[in-house]
Amino acid sequence: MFEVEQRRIEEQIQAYCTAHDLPAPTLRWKWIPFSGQWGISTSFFQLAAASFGDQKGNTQAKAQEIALGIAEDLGTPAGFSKVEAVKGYLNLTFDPAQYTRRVVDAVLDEGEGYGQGMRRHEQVMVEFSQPNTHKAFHVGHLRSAILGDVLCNLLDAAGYDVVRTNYPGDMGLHVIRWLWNYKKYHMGEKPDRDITKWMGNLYAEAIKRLEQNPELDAEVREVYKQWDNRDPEIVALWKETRQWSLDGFDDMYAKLGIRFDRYYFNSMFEDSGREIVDELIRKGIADDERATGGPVVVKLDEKLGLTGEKYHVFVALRSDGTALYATEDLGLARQKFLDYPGLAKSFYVVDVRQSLHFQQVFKTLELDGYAWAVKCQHVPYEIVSLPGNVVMSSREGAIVLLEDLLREANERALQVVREKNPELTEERKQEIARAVGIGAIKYPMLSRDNTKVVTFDWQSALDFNGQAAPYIQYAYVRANSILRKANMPIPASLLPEYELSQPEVALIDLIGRLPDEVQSAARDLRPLVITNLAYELASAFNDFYGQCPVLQAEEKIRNSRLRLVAAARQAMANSLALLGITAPQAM
RNA sequence: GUCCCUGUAGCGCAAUGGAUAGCGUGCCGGCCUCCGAAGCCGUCGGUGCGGGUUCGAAUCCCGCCAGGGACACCA
Repeated sequence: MFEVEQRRIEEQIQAYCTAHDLPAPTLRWKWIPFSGQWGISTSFFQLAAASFGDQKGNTQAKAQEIALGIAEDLGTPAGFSKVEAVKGYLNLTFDPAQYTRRVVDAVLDEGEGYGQGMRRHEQVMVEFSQPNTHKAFHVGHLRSAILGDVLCNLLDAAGYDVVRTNYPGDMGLHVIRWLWNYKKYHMGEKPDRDITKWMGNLYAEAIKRLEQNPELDAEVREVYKQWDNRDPEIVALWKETRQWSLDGFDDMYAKLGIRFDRYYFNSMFEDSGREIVDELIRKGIADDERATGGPVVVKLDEKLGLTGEKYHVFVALRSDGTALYATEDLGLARQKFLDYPGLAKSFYVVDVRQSLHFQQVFKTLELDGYAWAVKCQHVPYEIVSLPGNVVMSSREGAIVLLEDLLREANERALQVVREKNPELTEERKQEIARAVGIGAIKYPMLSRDNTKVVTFDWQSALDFNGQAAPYIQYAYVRANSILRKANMPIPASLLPEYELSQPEVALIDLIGRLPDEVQSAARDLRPLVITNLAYELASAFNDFYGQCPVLQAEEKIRNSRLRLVAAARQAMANSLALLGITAPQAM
């Protein structure tokens, strides 16, 4: 927000250091961390330590001495109200009126675009969700979908051109088993609603039948053979039933507000994966052990000349020559760069258990000479488990289905809306319940670090109080309500002509941070940064709401506060939008 | 055995190597005659252990302890 002034100050500090025979400092600015303080700060401890060279000295005192000198040299630069040297820190306090106007104007001028960075003209791909067709979609699958979607939002807001990519697992033993079960026991049936749930039930049924009668495996193998021979009947059945799953996924993505630009399918890469494996064998990177009944492997540590075991052994092709997931991943990685040669990054949002797998895939491709391999990056996240550290598994039935969660969250939200806002039309109530329900589901998946396990339990999933999406939505609604009741256009840009109160200072401060936090969240691939900011914004707004009357205030204050409320509303809406959460107009 | 992740308040989580470690929840107690109480205010309570690096460590390094995960033909 004060980039120009900041740069000028940096130059002045550099000049000061040169003039005073000090080493060139590397200045890192951060927000003054105390509430009530309002501006940016930097410290001179490193510089002080460096200034002593090999000699010992009192760094604290020296840092303070430098800070004092610089503070004096700077005076009070334009845009700032105070410059202070405190314990080795240089604190630059923004001029309240000017800063307020600048932040509020920026937000209201830019509207939905506030927080977005300059376009970088760089393309990145994010692959996420990767659901298996012919299986249930449960809460464990939700994290990749939600995390990936928000990472796309963040990267886009940070200025990248994002290709949102899905990679459904549409072929494999699970599909073959499903087809066998369907053909034998359900031929001709078709689901009309809750498609994914129905597909999942049939899959679970297949597993159960095979467990109870292992001799049926022979029939399954027969179906696999038919698939391998591309038997038209099986291929047709596969295509038809696969589409049911995909339709079901589309329905859920629509409910969740998640979209994709590009679909790749597992089944597309059996051949191209094998091509790469052949190439690896030809180049001597992979060892073909099929003659002795083994698979095709890449002994990565050996090929890289590592003594330890870091990459272990990568199995690239089954001993019978059929493709496995790893084979297909080789083909897929290449295809992405064939389709999008300009990709600066190719991200894979996949759970942490596959970390080694992706290291192996990327390293193998690098050894194979593909320069783009280094642009591939696995974005690991921890799984969603059930209480007692139970991993959700479609096979064992210990799962919470997404359909059920969506329905429960929606119902719970509807119940609360009916209680709080009986006068709204049923349609509005439904709309609000959807926004609140989805928000309540998404927020907990985004508000903890990617590397931390999310434990799902119904009680906290349906708890709408405290640090959660409905809290932020509620603050938004309150802001909206004030503006509606004001019953007048938002006043034109103005310089506040009164002393800002503490809650106003805090609120403006947080609003002003959004653009930086977007960059930071995108850089570190951490939605958490935005969930935190959104919550803090809402909290600061609630504080403001309780302490600063708007509509009843005298005109000068009212006009200024109306603009602030509008800016806060916009900042909250934009933060929520980044998180894929809808801000309802009432709730 | 090798490698990765995680240990912060009863529980769930924050905190670019920086100043005074924050929030939610839970317990207890307050606040609707004031822009919406899905809200606000108050109270209790914490960096797994031991070294090291640094002016400064929850954060980086080493060791230990505890939990989770990955390691040749599953995805």
